[in-house]
Amino acid sequence: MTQTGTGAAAQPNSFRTIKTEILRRIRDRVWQPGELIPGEEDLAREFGCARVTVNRALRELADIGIVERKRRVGTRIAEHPLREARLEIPVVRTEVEARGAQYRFSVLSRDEVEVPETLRARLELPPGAPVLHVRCLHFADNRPWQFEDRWINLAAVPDIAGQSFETVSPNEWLVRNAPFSEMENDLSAAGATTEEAEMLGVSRGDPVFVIERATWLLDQPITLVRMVHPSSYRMISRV
Amino acid sequence: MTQTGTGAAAQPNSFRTIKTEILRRIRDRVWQPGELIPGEEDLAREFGCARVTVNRALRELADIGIVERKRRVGTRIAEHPLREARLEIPVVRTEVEARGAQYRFSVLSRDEVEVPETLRARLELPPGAPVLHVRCLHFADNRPWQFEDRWINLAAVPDIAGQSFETVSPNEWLVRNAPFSEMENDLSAAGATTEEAEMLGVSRGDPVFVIERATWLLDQPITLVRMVHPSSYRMISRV
DNA sequence: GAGTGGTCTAGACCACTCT
DNA sequence: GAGTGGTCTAGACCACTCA
Repeated sequence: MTQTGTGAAAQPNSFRTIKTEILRRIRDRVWQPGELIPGEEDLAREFGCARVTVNRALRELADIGIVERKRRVGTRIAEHPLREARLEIPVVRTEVEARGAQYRFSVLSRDEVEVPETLRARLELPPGAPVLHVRCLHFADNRPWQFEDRWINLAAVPDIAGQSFETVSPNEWLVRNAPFSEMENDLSAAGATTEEAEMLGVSRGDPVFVIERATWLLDQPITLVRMVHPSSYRMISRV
Repeated sequence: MTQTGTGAAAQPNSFRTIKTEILRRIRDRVWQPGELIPGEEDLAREFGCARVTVNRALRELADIGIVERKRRVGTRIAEHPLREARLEIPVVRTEVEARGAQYRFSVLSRDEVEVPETLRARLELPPGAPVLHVRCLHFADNRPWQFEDRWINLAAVPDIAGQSFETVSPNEWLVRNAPFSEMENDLSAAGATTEEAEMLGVSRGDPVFVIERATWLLDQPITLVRMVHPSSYRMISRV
């Protein structure tokens, strides 16, 4: 009946309060992994709130893998909780500047070509589709930070054809002008190839951190990029 | 007035439909990055649905970084869209088996000790807190897959003290019995140390993929683990 | 068939922030 | 002060799944 009125802070009975309380019960072993917890209706009654509020709390906990929900069955504490981490994907420049270093980049090559077959298959592009191939080197305080080898689907991002990349890197231009909704990342450690070693100023075979990323907007491929970092690089995520 | 009745499928006017339509408008440049889009009220009128429904669609888009929302200002298409990737965190055994390989592991060492200072600071544990230190080697088809060096907060997970880890690895035991809500991951490439090289059957200095992970349940530290993989390892995420 | 989560509607108050 | 998003309530129908 009365208005609860939640804002940023967690008032009594907000979905945030309920989330925290559920986590508390899990931590204190009130509810064990695998256990079925009361239904939304019951919890709503217990917390004195609407069912939708409980629903949101439980949905968000399900989103991060803490609980599992099934219709007709109910909600149970996950036996294999939290299956995912979130990694931030910053613009290279921002990433460098955030570490207090000076950023600059240089474009090593730039070619408009028809899509090579391996790339075509990887991104599900039509045969002969025009793509832009760009290779860049990014620096932090004049030390090589990342070697970038990128392919861009010109059908999806026609405006990029007119870009000189003198002041704005392809990475940053894309991030600003070509939103995407789907992304695949493949992270690995590898030994530097001869070219990578030369670019990054390390020895051939030295460990490098490799990120290969493909992006789409709905089902339209945008770009595929391989980014290679020296082994001092750290990718950090907090969930 | 009428009931829309959405289920798994996206009926007209479900929050899913609205999400997709908004993505379509972004893809088709109806709305450009940086642009302010109509308010929830207007969109609700346009789509013929309740404001809450538009709110959920926009909230989920904001969650993945496609739009940015501010009170009093409105919702705009993000200029730096999608800042995060989600990485799945599987149980080692599952991960190995998913690749069609046979899994086994061996416990290299196991000690209950007082928390060392560096670890104490990292996890914000009280001085002298009891921790369990376990080192394991995980195999895929009898080839070394991962070298694991783990510290466990016994105050948070007392039951683990009685575990022999003969059949269930510490990793899997924790995943089954110790839910967590917060996690930090630090991914990097490194040269194998002498010990790591020996364990993984590679040469010293060879590239290895390193995951360092710390977990908490609410604010209680659970475990800190360093997992080292040979360079053939791939960490893949799809968003 | 019946119970549980999934989602929608309609209306409301609040919090933040810009002017 | 005013406008926009943030969230809550109350009630409802639907979809899925188990028995």
